[in-house]
Amino acid sequence: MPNIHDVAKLAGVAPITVSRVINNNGYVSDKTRQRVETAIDELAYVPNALGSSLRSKRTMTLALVLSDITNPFWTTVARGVEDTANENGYHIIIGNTDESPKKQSDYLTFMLQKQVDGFLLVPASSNVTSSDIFQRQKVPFVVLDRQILGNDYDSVRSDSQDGAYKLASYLLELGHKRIAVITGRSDNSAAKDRVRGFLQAAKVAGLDEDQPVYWGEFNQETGYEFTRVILQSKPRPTAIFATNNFIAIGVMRALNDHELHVPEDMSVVAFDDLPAAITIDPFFTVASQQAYEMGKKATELLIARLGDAAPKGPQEIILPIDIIVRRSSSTPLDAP
Amino acid sequence: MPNIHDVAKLAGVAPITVSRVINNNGYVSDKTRQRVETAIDELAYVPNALGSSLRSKRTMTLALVLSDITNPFWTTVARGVEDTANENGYHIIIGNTDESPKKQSDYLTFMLQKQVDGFLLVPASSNVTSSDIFQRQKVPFVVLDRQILGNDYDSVRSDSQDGAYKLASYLLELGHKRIAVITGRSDNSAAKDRVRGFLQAAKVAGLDEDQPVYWGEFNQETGYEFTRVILQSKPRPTAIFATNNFIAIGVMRALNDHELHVPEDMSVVAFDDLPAAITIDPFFTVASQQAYEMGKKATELLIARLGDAAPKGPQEIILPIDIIVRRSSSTPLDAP
DNA sequence: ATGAAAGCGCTAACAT
DNA sequence: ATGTTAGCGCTTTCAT
Repeated sequence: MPNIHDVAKLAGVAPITVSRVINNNGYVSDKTRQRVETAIDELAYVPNALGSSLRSKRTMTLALVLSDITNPFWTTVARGVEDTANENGYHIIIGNTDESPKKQSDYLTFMLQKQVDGFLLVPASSNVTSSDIFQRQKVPFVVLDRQILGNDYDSVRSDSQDGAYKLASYLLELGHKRIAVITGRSDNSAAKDRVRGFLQAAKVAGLDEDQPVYWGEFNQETGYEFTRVILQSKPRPTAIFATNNFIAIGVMRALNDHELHVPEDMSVVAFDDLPAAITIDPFFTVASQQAYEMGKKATELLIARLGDAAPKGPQEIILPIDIIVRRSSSTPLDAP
Repeated sequence: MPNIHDVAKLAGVAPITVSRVINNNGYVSDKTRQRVETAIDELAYVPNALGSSLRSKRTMTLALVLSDITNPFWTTVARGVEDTANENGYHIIIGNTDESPKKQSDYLTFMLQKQVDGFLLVPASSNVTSSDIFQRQKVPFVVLDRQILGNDYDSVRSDSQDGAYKLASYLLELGHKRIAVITGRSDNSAAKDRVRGFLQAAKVAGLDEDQPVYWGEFNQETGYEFTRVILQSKPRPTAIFATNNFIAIGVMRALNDHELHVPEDMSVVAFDDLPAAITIDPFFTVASQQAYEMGKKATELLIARLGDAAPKGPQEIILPIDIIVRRSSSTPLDAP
C-alpha cells in the first residue's frame, strides 16, 4: 500500500504538504494542491488513520457503550448519536454490555486502547464506579439514561420520575385502585425513579402505599413471569405498569396465554414506545421518552467538552416525557 | 498517560518485555512477569492500540457495513457477527448505509483508513462495483445477503429464490389465484431472487404469469402505498406477498386503514421474521431467514481468510430458508 | 530469557 | 507557501 511518502514523491513535494492537502489546513497553492490530488488518485492512496492519530492524539471517534442495541429504544438513541457525531466529523463505535458490568469493563478497556476521544455511557450498574476509569485516563464522558455514584459528571436522561408520576396518575384517574408495577434491577437508577414516581402518584391519590412492586430485569421474561404471579395474587390488580417496552411485551404474552383481553380484563401501560417502523398498529399507552433527542443532546455535550466550547461545571440535562394514551388502558372492571 | 516505557522503567525491564507480558507471547520468566504486572497495575497502564497496530499491521477489528441496524433482521445478523468476532479475539465496527451508495462509499473509506483487517459488506447496490476498492487495497471481504458484479468473491446469503418459491407455493396450494408481490429495488439481488422464486411457483401452478409485481424499497412506505394501489386494482388479489418485514408492516397498516381483516379479507405472507423479543403475538406467515447464522458464517469465513485456514477459491455459502405458517394466511374468499 | 535498534505512517513544531 | 526534523507508542528483527 502506498503511504504519504509515495504520494509526496510522485507529486514532487514534501509529505507534510500532502498532509496539508488531505486535512485541508495550512497554506497550499492551488497548483500544488492539484498536483497532490492527482498523485493521490493515481496511487489510490488511502491515508492511514493509525499514523495520523498516533501523532495528533485525536481519533475523531466516540465510543457508545449501551445495554443492548437489539432494544429499539437504544437503536433510536444510537441513531441520534451517530447522526450528531457524523455532522461534526466524528464517527462512533458501539459496544453492547447486556447489562453486565464485566462486559462493560471489557468494552471500556478496548475502547480506551483504541484511543477514542470520548465516551457516551449507559452504565450497566450504578454500583460500579465506572467513572474512575475515565478520570484516571482523563477521557471525557457523558452518562446517558441513568445515574451513577457521585455527581461530578455530565449526564443526559429523561425525567423518569415525572414520567412515571404522570403515567400512574392517568391510571389512577381512570379509577384503578390496585396497580402492579414490574420494573428492572434495583441498581438501575431509571428503574428506581420510575417506581418512585409511581408510588408518589399513588400516595397523592390517597391509595395505600403497599401497591405491589416487582423487581426483575428490563426484559421480556421478567414481564412474563411476574404477570403470572400477579394474576394469582389477591386482590388482583386491575392494571399493570411496565417500566420498559420489553417488560410490556412479556406482560402481553402472559395475558394472551391466560386468554385475558386488554384493556377489558387488564389495563397495561408502559415506558418507552416501540418505533413506528416495526409496529403494525400502535396499541400501548406509554410514557414516551425522547430517545433520538437523548442521543443527540449527549453527543453535542460530549463534543462541546472536547473543544473550546466546554461548559464550566458538570452538566445535567433532563428531557421531558410525554404520555401517549392509546388502547391498552381503560377504566377498570370489577376484579373477578 | 503512561506508556510502555514508563511501565518498563518502573519494572526495571525493557519495553519489549512489557510487550511480551501484555500480549502473552515470547519467553518471560514468572518473576519478571510478576514485576511487570505490578507496574502495570500501579500506573493503571492502558496499552495504546494505535502504536501497536501501526507497527504490527493488524487491528483485530472487522468492519460490518449494512443497510440499517434499525431493522431487527440486521440487528440479529449484527449480533451473530459480533459474537463470532469476539469469540475469536476480534472486535467490530458498524456502519449504516441506508441503502445509499454514497454513504456506503464514505464508510468503506473511513474504515479502510482505520485499517480494519477485513470487511463484511451488505452491498447498497449491485451496480456499484464496491469490490474494486477492496481489491485495490488488498483487504479481505465477505459479501452478505446479496450478490454483486463478478463472481470471484466470498459470500453468504439465504436461498431467497427457493424460500420465495416455497412461500408462494404454500399460498397457491391454499387456492389463491391472484397474488400481489411487493418488493425492493431492482438493483438488489435479494429483491430480484424473491420475485423470481415467486414467479417460478406461479408458473408451476399453472397461473398466468402476469401476476402483479410492485418494485419499490424495502421499507414500510413501499408496503403501504402499493397496498393502496392493490386494493383498487381489478381483479383484486386475494393475497399479498411482502418480500421483507418492513414492507409487510406497511401492508398491514394499509389494510387496517381500509378496515380489512387478515386473513379473512386478505392473506399476507412475508420474508424475514420479526424477533420474538419485540413481538407480542407472532402473526405473520413467513419465510424465515437464519439471520444470526448468516452473521456467524460470514464472520467465520472472513476470519479464516485472515489466517492460515484460508479456503482456496471464493466460497459461496447459501443458507436454507424455513416457512413458518401462522395466522396471517388462509384460503381465499371470493374477491369482492 | 531478555534486550537494542529501527521503523510502522503520520503531523506538531519550528524553520525558511 | 513549503520544507526539515523529530517523535507519537508500539513491535519486528536480530542479538546475546
